[in-house]
Amino acid sequence: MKEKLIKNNKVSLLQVARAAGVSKMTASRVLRGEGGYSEQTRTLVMQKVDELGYLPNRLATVFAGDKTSTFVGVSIPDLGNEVFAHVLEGIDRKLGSFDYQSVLGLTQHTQEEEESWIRTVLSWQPAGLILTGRYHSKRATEMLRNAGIPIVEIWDLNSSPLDLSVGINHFDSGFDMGRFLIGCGYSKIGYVGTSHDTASAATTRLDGFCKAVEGGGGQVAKQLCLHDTATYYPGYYGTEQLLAAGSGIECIFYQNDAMAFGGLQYCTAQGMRVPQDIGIAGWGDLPIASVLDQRLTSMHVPHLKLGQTAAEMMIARLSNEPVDPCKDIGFRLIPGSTVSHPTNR
Amino acid sequence: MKEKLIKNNKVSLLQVARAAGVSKMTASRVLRGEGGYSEQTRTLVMQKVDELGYLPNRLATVFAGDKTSTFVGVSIPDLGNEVFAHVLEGIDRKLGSFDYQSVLGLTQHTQEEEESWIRTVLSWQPAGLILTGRYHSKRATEMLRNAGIPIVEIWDLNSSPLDLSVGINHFDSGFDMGRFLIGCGYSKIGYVGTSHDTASAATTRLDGFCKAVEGGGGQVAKQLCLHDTATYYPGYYGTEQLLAAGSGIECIFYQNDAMAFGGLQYCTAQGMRVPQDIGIAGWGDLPIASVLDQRLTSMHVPHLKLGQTAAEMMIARLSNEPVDPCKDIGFRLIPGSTVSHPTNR
DNA sequence: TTGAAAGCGATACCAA
DNA sequence: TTGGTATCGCTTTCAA
Repeated sequence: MKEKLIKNNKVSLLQVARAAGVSKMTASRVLRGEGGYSEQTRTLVMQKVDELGYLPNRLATVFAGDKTSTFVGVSIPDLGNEVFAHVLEGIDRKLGSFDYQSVLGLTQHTQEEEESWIRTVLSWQPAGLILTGRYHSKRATEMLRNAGIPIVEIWDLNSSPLDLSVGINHFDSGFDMGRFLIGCGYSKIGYVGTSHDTASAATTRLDGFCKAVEGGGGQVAKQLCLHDTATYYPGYYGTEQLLAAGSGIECIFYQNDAMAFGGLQYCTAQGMRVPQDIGIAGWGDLPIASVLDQRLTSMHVPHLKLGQTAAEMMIARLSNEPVDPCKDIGFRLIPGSTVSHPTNR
Repeated sequence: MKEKLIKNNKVSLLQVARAAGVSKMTASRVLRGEGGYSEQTRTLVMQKVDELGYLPNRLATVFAGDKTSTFVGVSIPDLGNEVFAHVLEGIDRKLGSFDYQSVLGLTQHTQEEEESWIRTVLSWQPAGLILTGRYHSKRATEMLRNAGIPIVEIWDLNSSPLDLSVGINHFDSGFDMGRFLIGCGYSKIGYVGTSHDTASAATTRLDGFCKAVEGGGGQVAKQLCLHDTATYYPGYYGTEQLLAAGSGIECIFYQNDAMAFGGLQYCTAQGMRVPQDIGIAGWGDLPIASVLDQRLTSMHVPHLKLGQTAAEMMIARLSNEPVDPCKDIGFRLIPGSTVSHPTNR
């Protein structure tokens, strides 16, 4: 065995082996606990590992074994929108419990950001990728197809996913809300949300919503805050804009509960009563809804569970277990008291 | 040059080189743009890269060059607490703009989780680590010292950091709030927060708060929700508990604005007027404060900027630029209208 | 301007 | 139960 100097002062397997007076291979076997060594050897090697503070270089492991890493790339549009923060939390908790790590990519709702992030993250030989959304650039799609690793597209359920998909049908959830509001007797309905360069689930939701409302004889007046984060203040401000422009809006549907709360605050600050003077409907059933004095009309979506499920599907595939490629995580309309129900009218 | 088969069907540098009729080295040089090749060669190689859809294996690069990767490990306690979601967003945006990637670790407020995450992430040869909090287990501290990579401890400003530190002095911020509330004439003051196994910045803040209140002749009644996430409902529920147990609490200080809003909702639901019947003070100046009809008394902390600064310090160190090891990002008390000011009494 | 060889730290495979 | 050798994909180094 030739003597070698370690460039960086890190302790390598070779050092451990020499210190223990065994070969690299023996030390390697002990560390992997794959058996094929005496108890005495094991004790000796482990002792040296401790003494020298040896930390394995997993890069070399991946490299040698031609395996993948324990990285899972996770792309998320932004974290200011609480919805996605919860999804990410669900993903990372579950991945972490199986000793995988999330490599984060905040794509800021653009396909260019996503594409460049995908290129970089793929070069690190990740075990798999979890991507928010179903729309990717052409080059991104190409890279994804060639990557040969599991890919879970989340959020917007995709019946013909690249590989796996979990989420909900946003069109339907929008449609259901639209039909519900029409059923409540509203016809001049507003929508307040945000808007970005890229087609998004929120857009799909709005499409479904419009279809139901218009199909039910109503009209939708849209107010989209460009490039804003879907949170409290844009909801407040968007409502102000919408009502200033609009004529006789009776009810407003928001991109999420945070925006809806912003809108609710604007309306009550203007002296409007909810739901008598105006109806308010949110989406997502976010934690803030639990402390409001009225039950906010909303759409329950299990964000944390969605993230967990995505991670579970990824892990199942990595373990070569059978996985259903499409999982609809479902949603549930919460009637709430911030819109007038027919029975109250 | 011996013929080799690529195990996985990935295209390697060798394939590109062969296709272009040059050696691996020439192809490598072209790809790194380090010069030392003809324009003709460059064009040819790049063309083959495109044709074959070659993606470099950066693991091999790091490995060969004995460099570090472009990974930065980022540990965060949890993402349900909006405060940390914003910090993470600040970090990842900035890191991303310098082509570094965050490898996330949600430590759930425990040192054991942190330690095991540190061990794993170090084995992937990260460029550096950004850790939330200043308290680490003994073994973690040892590993961090030996890692020989930049480490930024954030959130809780550390005057003798392992390497670099950015954050605020939580003790002082608590102290200032305590003094302020005493100055408002309150003496029986409540605190509602969450509590975890590990010493945390919130605990330090509470210590500072108690010191100021008690030093000013007041008393603090604490209500800590164990293992809960610092968000709306625990604020609501904690307030209920506190007021049920307590005797004549005049004002409540919360761990953050989300909890404070939960408390505010509980109080008004009980028919209490704020601030006439009870004072409410939050912390963090979170986005929700922007849509409330009263200005919430709070403590402004630039979360996003804190994250960005942490990333900037990391990048500066990685670029061998001089860095001030401790950066106090500061805070600012927002008097608000949810507590009674002396002038109003 | 180009190429051949050695080696990074681990594991697979075969031999002892 | 143990050890030697080739190898992963790339860069460093030296030679042409």
